[in-house]
Amino acid sequence: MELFAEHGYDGTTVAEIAERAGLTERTFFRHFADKREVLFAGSDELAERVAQLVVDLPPAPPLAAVTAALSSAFGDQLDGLLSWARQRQAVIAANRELGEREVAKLGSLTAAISQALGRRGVDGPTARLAAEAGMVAFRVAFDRWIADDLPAGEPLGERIRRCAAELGAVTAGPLDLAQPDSAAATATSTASS
Amino acid sequence: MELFAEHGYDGTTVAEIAERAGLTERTFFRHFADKREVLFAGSDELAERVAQLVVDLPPAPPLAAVTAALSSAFGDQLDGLLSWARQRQAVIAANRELGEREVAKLGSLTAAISQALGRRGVDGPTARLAAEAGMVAFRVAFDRWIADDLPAGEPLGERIRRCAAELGAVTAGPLDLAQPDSAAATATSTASS
DNA sequence: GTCTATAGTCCGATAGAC
DNA sequence: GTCTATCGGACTATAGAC
Repeated sequence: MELFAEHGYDGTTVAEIAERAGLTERTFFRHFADKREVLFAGSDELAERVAQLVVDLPPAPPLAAVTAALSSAFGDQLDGLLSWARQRQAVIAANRELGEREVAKLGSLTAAISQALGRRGVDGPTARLAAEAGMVAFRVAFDRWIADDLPAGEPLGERIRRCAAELGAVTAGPLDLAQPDSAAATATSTASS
Repeated sequence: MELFAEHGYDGTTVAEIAERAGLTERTFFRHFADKREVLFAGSDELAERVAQLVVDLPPAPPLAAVTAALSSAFGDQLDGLLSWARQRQAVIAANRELGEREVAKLGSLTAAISQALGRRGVDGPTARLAAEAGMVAFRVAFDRWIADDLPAGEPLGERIRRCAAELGAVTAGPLDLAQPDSAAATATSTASS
């Protein structure tokens, strides 16, 4: 993080990171599969922990279990680390490959949660949708938490629950248009080359 | 796609792709920012098209507009290209970097949809959540469409609407646990090292 | 089109811990 | 003896600079 803050991610070579840590470049690659991974150390273990929380929770609707597990795993750990989280997010946002790695990690977490719901007896399709819905709430809540200018705003756990509630409101409405895509659909109904 | 099917993505060099196309390696990088992009050509234009559809639709609830636009843009174009889509997804699924690029592209599409909803007068937070919700429905529907063994199953557009409806059901329930994370939260309530 | 740097892999060698 | 962590060199492909 020191080197990234100084020269940026792209401007920092693996050799420099290794040297700062008192190691060689080759050793770095024994610990991290690629350069990006150094910013996501421990994410697999965290996903496992969230999954375990989902499994262990008392009976509840699927989405409630997901948001409770996410709040419990991230809310308590991250509140107090706001400035560190901001710094890390700034580095990630400034680099395309890092952003891609991050969404991929979030995807793995989604899959782990879906599987954990399955172990609670939730059927496959519902588990997938509840996991995706919970992760939408988490990502939106996290982004708001990072973006807030307030030094000590609403804690992350509260935000997650509120975002999940807002998501429920958005998905509650009817899905059919008054005149089902009359203009839009006919314009593309024939196969284009 | 021919070369990827023969030797796999990693086993195919940019030089080979360029040669097959009658070009040089450097010219390839003039058309595509990196090797991965060759599998996502036209995705930016497609995102723009979806956004335009969202803007142009008649008045409707935000999520209904999103699913209608996605169905209209992808449903008609992709049905009939199922085997091609399966081949492409197989290549992407077999390579980590390609999977990461794909989720990143889907993230860009989500942002474009959210912005388009803003131009319909939807407020920011609701736009984001409706875009995310619609994309969850799209991704789940797409995965089911690809995975189905049936040669001619339910068309993609129908699946999207059904997944959105299922998502509404999942997010409808109460969000609080009976005993708000009594066991799970207390175990991690103190700051861990 | 040429040149170059960096990421990442494969080979093997060494040394300490148990 | 086995496991694991370190290191070194040679090598290729991606990708950027010019």
